Amino acid sequence: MERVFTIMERFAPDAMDCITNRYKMLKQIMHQQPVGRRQLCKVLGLTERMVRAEIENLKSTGLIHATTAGICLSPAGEHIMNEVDIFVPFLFNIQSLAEQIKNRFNLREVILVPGDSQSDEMIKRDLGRVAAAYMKKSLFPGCTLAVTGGSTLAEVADVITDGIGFSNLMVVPARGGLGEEVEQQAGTIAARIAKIIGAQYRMLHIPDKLQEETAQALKQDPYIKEITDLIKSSDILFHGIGFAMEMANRRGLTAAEIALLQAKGAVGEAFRYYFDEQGNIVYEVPGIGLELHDLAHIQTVVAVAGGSNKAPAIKAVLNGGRQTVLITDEGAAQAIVGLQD
Amino acid sequence: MERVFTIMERFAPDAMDCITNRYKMLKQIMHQQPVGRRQLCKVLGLTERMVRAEIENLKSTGLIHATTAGICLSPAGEHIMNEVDIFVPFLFNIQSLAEQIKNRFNLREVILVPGDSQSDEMIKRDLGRVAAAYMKKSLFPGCTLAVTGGSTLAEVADVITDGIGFSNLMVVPARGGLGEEVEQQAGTIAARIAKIIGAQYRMLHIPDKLQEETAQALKQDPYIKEITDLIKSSDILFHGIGFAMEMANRRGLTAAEIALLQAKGAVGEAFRYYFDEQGNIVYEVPGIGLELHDLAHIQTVVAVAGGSNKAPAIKAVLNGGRQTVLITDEGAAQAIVGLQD
DNA sequence: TCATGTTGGGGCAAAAATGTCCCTGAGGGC
DNA sequence: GCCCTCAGGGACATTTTTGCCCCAACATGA
Repeated sequence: MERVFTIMERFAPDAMDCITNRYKMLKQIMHQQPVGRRQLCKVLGLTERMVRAEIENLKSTGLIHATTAGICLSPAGEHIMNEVDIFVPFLFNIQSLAEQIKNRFNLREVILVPGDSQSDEMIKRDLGRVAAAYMKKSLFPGCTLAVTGGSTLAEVADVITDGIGFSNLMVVPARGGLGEEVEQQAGTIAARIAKIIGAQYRMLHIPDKLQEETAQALKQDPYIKEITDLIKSSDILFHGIGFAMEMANRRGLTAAEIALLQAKGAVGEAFRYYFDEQGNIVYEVPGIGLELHDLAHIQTVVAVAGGSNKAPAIKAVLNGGRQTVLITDEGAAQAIVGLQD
Repeated sequence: MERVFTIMERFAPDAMDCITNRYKMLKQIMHQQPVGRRQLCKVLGLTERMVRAEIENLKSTGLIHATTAGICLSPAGEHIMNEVDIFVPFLFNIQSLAEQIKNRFNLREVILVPGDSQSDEMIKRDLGRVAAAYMKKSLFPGCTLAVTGGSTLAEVADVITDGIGFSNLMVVPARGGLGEEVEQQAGTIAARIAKIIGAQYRMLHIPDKLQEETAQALKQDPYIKEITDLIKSSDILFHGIGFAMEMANRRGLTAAEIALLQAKGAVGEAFRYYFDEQGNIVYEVPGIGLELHDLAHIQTVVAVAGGSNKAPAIKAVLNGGRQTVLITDEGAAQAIVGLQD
């Protein structure tokens, strides 16, 4: 039963939106009838015309009934609401999950893909698709988009399609990002996305892990400075989230560094910063590119990560409070709210 | 499970249409991939643009994949079709029912309301609403609409709403139709409908059951002739269907007549004609108004009747083959196909 | 009784969708 | 090699939907 809605959500999300909208509206009417159109707009966060269109629709099917005092449920409407209420919990657990997470971490938006990428590879694809769609929606003429590396962002690059409509875009890697498979390096991903959406791009072929002095020296180089300035002035950042230890190993941190991370309780990693459970930054990999204080100037910081197993890492990074948007899957979301604080 | 779709169909028919359309399309693609857009139009009976919009939609969600050879299902599309196929029989049994009945009785259109008006009073209301919507859709400027009496048509008059957009319409009773509650007389219903949709109307205050000689005499009257001519030139007829014996009793037929009906195996009644199981007319109540041979000139003859108990009567009348459209409920439809020939 | 706030509905320009063409190019039969 | 058919995608007029503001009517409370 629950499964039906999960499948439906993937099969025809628009139809499900239509159903949930209608339900919300009828429920609202049921609760505060007789109620006016504008009231409903405010409560439901829809435009007046949308509400109006829906009202006309419902009126023609006889579920509601408009009087001069406002809109009321007709007997048929009440009857059907009783029936729909039977399976509505299944319909809404996803949406309410998103709401919970949004409020808890003070995010501008939370997008949930039904399913769990841990157990179903298809969901990972879905996540990428949804993130790609959101990415395209976020772009605006003249903007600069920064991306990190990682398998999730690589997935986004795999599934993104062209068709933006304007072309003065720039895609950059958030940081250097060598040191892993070339397919998953930030620069490679930036380039792939840029090519598909018809944007310019810059790469930064610098190892991400540097000695502090080397980094300082490189930062003086005019060419590198130009690119880092560009990166630091990004308007949008899309980043993945990883487990601290896993990333530390993959990036070849020294035993001393890893010991430090463990001592400080690092759980999550994002854009080369390591976060403990409370969201404190316990370690930063020296390098060139986006730095933490730059994030404050970026309008849209989107974290993309899924899978119920990744929940602790996602939660740790979210606790850091640098994101405005989270795109994840139902499994991860459920696990995140399930973790005690 | 099945119940969910039945409820959904009543709650958000548009969303369900969207889902079924999408399913049909994906199924078609699956079967004859790679397939072209225009092919799909022909097979699915949709306009090119609709198919195209849907294709763009599916492409953006990554369920299909367009090549120069045509459209193919993507792996994700195949995957989801396998999942959807699990519950699709539930989704389509209504539609396939409608299809069956349409073909069997050679009708132009069959509209099914989910549910059974016998067991749920609400469905009767739904049936009326759907019939009312169809009625409004069928009207055209300058047309004449004929209606019969009966509780079903009374229901239609109850739920019809205004908003036709043109006003040179005429509504007439198909036949006289005194002899039952005034609320359910054809003339009353014609008048009510006319008033709501802003049409003109004529009534025919003549007992429906007449001696043959009296009827002949009345037919000569100029005023009555004018009205009957109008009735006979109707463009659209909406009629109910009743059980032969029940109607015979209600209309006060004589014991001899009733005996005749029984002897001839009358089952169904519509517009004062009595039909046996095979659809043969076994009796005609003499009267004034629409006669059988007039039906041939009427473009749209719509039978409206619901409830699984009424199935034998509906089937009998449909076997007569005078209808172009049937509006009924799922219960009746199921019972009709269940009856052996 | 009257002022005030809210209702549904009307109207209208802007935006989106739809219906209908056409075009180029790939592939298949001859 | 050539033609012919069918593919997807582009273009554009037309219709429908949307966003937004206004209005008379009704309800409500003073």
